[in-house]
Amino acid sequence: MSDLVTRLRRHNWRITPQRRVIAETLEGSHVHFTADEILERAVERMPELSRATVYNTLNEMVALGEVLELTLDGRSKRYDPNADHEHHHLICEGCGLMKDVHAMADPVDWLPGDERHGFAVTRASITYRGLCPECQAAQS
Amino acid sequence: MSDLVTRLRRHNWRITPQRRVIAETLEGSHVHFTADEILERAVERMPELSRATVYNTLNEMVALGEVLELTLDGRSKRYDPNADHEHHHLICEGCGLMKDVHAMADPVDWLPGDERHGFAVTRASITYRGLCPECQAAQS
DNA sequence: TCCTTCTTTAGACATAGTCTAAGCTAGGAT
DNA sequence: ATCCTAGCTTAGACTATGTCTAAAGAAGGA
Ligand SMILES: [Mn+2]
Ligand SMILES: [Mn+2]
Ligand SMILES: [Zn+2]
Ligand SMILES: [Zn+2]
Repeated sequence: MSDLVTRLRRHNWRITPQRRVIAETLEGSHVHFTADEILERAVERMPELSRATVYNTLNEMVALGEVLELTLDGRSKRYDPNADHEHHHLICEGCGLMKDVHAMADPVDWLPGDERHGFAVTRASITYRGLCPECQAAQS
Repeated sequence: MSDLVTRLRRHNWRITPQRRVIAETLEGSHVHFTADEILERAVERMPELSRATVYNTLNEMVALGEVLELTLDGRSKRYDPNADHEHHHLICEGCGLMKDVHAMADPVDWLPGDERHGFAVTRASITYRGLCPECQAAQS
């Protein structure tokens, strides 16, 4: 897996100290952080880092196509550094736990031509929902 | 199509004049309105209707399972009265146009057991993205 | 060094949604 | 019919998330 900073550099995008800290914070963990969670953690390494820079940087990384923006609930957006590996998400309706998953088929292939309304369909993402093991146990 | 008010009544849910106007506004159109779009239109029939009641009522209809809450972008939630017909959504990345679509298979079946992380997976929704005919024309 | 461009920053602003406290309504009990 | 209670509605304050602005701060080429 070519790391995020390397991928970003290919876009002739200046890797400032702030941008490096943000990218490394984003990639360092395997969860899907919100902007404020990234700020919270990045600030431990760079105390003067501002909220505006975190938002600006995340938006730029999304525009470059190197980070995915997930809007799975109506709360904060979440950022996913794993943009170079096609995958979907499985979310627990009890506690919000989120897992990356891989489906056996490309959902675009399962959309018949007469359901496309003339669109040029380029991609599809699946959101699976259910209960995680702990929330199942808590419920019964 | 058993209408939304009828479905709501089955839950022993009081159909007040406000709730009726909101439900009928939601169902009357085939687009997916935001809360404020519903307020805007419902107020034409009931000028004293408040924003809080629109939000309260939509949340209750979602909790009853009779309306779907869609969070497809990071902006406002959208509400879909068509909760009794399984379907997915196709969105134009140019203009935001949204269409209901029906896939040929249930995506839950495409998720292998070893990708379920012990979850009890209950449902899945697909978001298709692409360009609508008009945005394709505008681009070329 | 000087100049230009890009980046960062604090804080103001915008928007979407929730909460609160008070008043209102509907319907059952008397 | 009147009273009572539970639930509903309301305006507006409040919260959370994200964007914008204007000024100051790098960076790098001439
Ligand atoms: Mn992911
Ligand atoms: Mn729909
Ligand atoms: Zn859970
Ligand atoms: Zn379009």
